[in-house]
Amino acid sequence: MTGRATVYDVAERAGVSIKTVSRVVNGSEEVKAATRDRVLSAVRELKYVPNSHALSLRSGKTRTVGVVVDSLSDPFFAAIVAFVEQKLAAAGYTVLVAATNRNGEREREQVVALAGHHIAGLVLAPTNSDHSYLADVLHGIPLVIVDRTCDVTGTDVVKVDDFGATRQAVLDLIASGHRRIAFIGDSSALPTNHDRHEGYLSAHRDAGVEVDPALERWDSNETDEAAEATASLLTLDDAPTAFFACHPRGAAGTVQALHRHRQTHRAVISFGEVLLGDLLQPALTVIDHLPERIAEATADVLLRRLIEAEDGREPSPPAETLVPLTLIRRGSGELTP
Amino acid sequence: MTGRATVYDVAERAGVSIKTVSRVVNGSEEVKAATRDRVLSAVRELKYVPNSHALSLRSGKTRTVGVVVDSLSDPFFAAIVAFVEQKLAAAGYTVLVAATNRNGEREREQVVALAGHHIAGLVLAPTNSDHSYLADVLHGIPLVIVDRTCDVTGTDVVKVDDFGATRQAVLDLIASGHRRIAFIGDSSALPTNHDRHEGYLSAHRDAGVEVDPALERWDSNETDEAAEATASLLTLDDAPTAFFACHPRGAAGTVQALHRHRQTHRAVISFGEVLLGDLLQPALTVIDHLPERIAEATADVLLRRLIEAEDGREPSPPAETLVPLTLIRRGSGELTP
DNA sequence: ACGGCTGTTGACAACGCTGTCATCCAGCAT
DNA sequence: ATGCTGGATGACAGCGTTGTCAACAGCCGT
Repeated sequence: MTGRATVYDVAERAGVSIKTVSRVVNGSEEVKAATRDRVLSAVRELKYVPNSHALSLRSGKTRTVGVVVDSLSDPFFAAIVAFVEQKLAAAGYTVLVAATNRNGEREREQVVALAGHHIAGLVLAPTNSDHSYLADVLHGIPLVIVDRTCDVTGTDVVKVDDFGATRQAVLDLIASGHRRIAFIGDSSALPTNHDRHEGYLSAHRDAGVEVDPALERWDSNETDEAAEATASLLTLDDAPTAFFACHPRGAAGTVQALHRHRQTHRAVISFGEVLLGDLLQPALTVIDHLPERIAEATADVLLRRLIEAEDGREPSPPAETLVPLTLIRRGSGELTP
Repeated sequence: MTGRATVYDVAERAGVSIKTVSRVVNGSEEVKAATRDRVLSAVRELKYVPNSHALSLRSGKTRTVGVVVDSLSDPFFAAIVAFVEQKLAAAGYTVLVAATNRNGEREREQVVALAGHHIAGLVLAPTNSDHSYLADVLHGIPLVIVDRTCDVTGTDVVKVDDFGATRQAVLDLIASGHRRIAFIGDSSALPTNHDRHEGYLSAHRDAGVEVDPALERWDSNETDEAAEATASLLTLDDAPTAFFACHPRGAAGTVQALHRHRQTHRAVISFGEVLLGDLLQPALTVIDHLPERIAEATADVLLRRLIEAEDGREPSPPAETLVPLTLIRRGSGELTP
């Protein structure tokens, strides 16, 4: 039953050679109209679809790109994948997805697997591990690093200004009078988190406010962990009057804890939009992470590379695209101590 | 630069024939240890990775499955894809994703494209269109229909009890004393929405409450549309005292509108979890849509089929898996008129 | 009538891989 | 020494496609 039609079947049916079938299927002009019609009928009757593996094997090319991110469950990355898929599908590409779960070893496995598929390009949200394997595996396949920097050089990067956006948000909090600002961080050593933390420190430094390391929590990957961290911070003698959450899951946990402990007068700013955050009381102030914009820029960069490669053109020098972020002030970030 | 090593390169390097390389790579026992070592060194030195297209072409099989859903931006489907990817990657499969945007034509295009990739299996959240093309295109590839039923028979289906869960939720509202319950629906004619609406009607019928068609809104695909629909319902002389939202985006819109118009005393139940919904005031009562469970069941069913196919076994009869849902009562659904 | 063109078609190889079958050699029994 | 067995290895075809090159017919001009 699994017998799909091949060029041979079509050729036999139409009474021509396989080469003529190939010509018709590929829209070559040098076929007589009558012949073309016979072939096209045969194609339709047999529901012939070219075998992409044979195509890829022969040409060494694929219309497939890989997208490797932390997790599809993360709304940020889900949005990235959604938009990249949309743009690339429109250009005739199919998208292979893989999740790293932030595990460097797993990232390597997934990328190697994709490389075996001879993908035409790769979008990677890198883990914080050694990426020297990439050069060996990719053999010049266009690579776009998204959302983060890593130890890969000479490749396109699309990211946001983690440092600047965080710095601005924390400066806002300080301007509102806060002096004890908690940092709800992420246990991983990802550069994004590092940059956000640097922004947090820089804001303090520039404003002449001392940082209390006791207010920095690096164990809040998930919502419940952030809630616990927040709850424990609330028990301090001089508890923080404001919370900066490194990512939306953390913010959700912090908000949860503040609500549970009836401490919603304390300020909160989230890095990344939280669904329904505008309906909370107070409404949540967020740095809009703009996954659509990042994805759009990523898809654009990748498509440019793919077209360059297709045309056999010399690749233009790699570029770093920085998507600017804005603070959406909705209330929770403007509370005073 | 794009020259990846082939069996020939490895064979030459190791001073053996390509067949021996093949044997070593595939872990065949009948190779002398010394030869194997030489080949393995060559493999390592040349960073040889088998060409999956050649493999697929030769064997007619692939370790790739397709997942086609409405949109990756939808948290429900993102979660489905995330879990399916996780389970299938663990079994050595790679996942091709594609979004239909609820467009039947687009679904067909995407599925045909995936079929051209000779995927080993397909997970499909079908649009509300004609699916007769599937048989022609799939040629017996295992197909798992997820979340919805459609005009395909004789295939595995994994879905939830849309009718029963909705009926129960609406019965709850009626038990709380509500007689005017709005239905915030989805413009599409998807069977899920149909079933939910049937549940809504059935609850009314069984409780002897008359349905007012003026309270049914079918134009609320997105959050802002649901917010508008809700706002307009609030202007009615006898405005609904409760709202049943067919999907989380709708619920978010309804909640938004109720908050804006300071009408949060009106009851709301959402079909599908809303992030942070438990922090709203009142906290949102939801029917938990359980994407993880659905995805788990889907992956299990598909893997069973894939293993059956791999072993050349006779396929067992197709099964329908029904994931039971529960109502999470958190406040907004228990408000009285 | 002949060479040369053009327009249409086909034979064949090759892409990278593995299954089939053949080959070769050592070791052993006769 | 002879034949036989079995272990290790290799030659080759073919999966479905398209690029290369060749073939062939019909038509033109001379």
